[in-house]
Amino acid sequence: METPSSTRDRLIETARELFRSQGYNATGLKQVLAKAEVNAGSLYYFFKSKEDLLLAVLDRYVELLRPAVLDPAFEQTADPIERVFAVLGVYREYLSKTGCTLGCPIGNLALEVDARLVVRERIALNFNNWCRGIRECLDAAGDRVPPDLDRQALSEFVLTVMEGGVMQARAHRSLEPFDRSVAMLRDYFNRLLAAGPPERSDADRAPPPPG
Amino acid sequence: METPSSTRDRLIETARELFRSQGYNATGLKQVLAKAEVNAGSLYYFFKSKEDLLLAVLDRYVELLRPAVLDPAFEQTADPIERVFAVLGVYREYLSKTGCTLGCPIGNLALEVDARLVVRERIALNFNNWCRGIRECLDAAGDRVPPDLDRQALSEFVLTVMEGGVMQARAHRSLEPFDRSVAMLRDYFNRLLAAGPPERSDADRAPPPPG
DNA sequence: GTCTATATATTGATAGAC
DNA sequence: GTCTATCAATATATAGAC
Repeated sequence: METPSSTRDRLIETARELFRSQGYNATGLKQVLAKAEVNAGSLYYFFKSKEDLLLAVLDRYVELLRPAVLDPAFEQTADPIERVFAVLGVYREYLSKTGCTLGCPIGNLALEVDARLVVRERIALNFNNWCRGIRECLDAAGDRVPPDLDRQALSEFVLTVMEGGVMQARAHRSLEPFDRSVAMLRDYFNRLLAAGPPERSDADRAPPPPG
Repeated sequence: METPSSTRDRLIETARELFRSQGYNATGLKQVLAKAEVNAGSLYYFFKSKEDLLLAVLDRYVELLRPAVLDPAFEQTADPIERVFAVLGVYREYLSKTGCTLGCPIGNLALEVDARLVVRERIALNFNNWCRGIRECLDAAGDRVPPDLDRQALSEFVLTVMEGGVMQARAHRSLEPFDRSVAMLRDYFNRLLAAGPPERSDADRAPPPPG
């Protein structure tokens, strides 16, 4: 067990940023090394290959899901259903802040580095954890969600809409396709869920959801 | 205006296949040349750069939309709404035939070669034409589609579900995430559309969601 | 239009001193 | 753990004969 190395972290963070903005294959290790101010020898001390570095980046995304995606979304509202759409709002922010150039980094990698088994498993893990976060919201919504509704399928559907919406937003360099798709999902939720208001407990005293 | 060159076509088709299965950046021109049995000099006689070849590939996809996607789907059924799902069935076939390794080639490129303006425009054109094909179905459905419903948004939503479903199917190497997302979309359509006579077809392979 | 040969840069990765 | 030097392979692209 090595003591945490700031050099290793710098490599992962730099690679994460470059893979996200340029893609995996379009990013050379030379560029990673220059930006991280690390020598080639050090990189291969920590990672046995470029793919190994990618695996570390994907592990980092697993770690970041809660603090960087779910927590910021969940603190916006206590209503479980609104939380689902707050998660989608996080990705809207990504798009908005970057002029619709950056979307979901996992989605990029999912379509680009399809080949190797280990990598794909790590991508699937990221998707699974993301869906689990959504499913927790659906479970927390209690009887507002029809008991016979497939929560797993619905949480995957939320991911589907996010990824598909992000893709079109980037292709058109416009938030509108994303917003329209999310609005459709919202409409579906409205038709799907019991119209009753959420049960409010004393611990559940958050500002009401917008809209 | 040059007379149609089989060499040029061979380059485009070979690049199309390799870009689709390996990605744009992961495919070297050397590999394209070897597979197409063409010399480098010939490639640069027809195309001024690798990106120029990509543009030709994207133009080819524009040409292929009707004959390779819409027509085969539309000939499966005359019902306009069933045709929408038949289009999704075409992509399910792509996934199924390739063990969930190949999905939508435009989606791959949309997330990978995000950079250059001309390329992005060509990708957006492919998406627009695809959505137009869906919108024609919605229009053909007449008063089964509520008149105040945004058909543009709904056609984009169908693309969203296709791309998001394909992405998860490839990540998990399983048709199930795709099927579940399409089933959700079907359920949404059922709730959305006037309860007309949508004859069920064999195109529906996945079990319908509860509700 | 096709061919060979080549230019230049960068790729991922390694060796071995410190 | 870090450094420099370097490997062999490949990248995209070009020149010029045929």
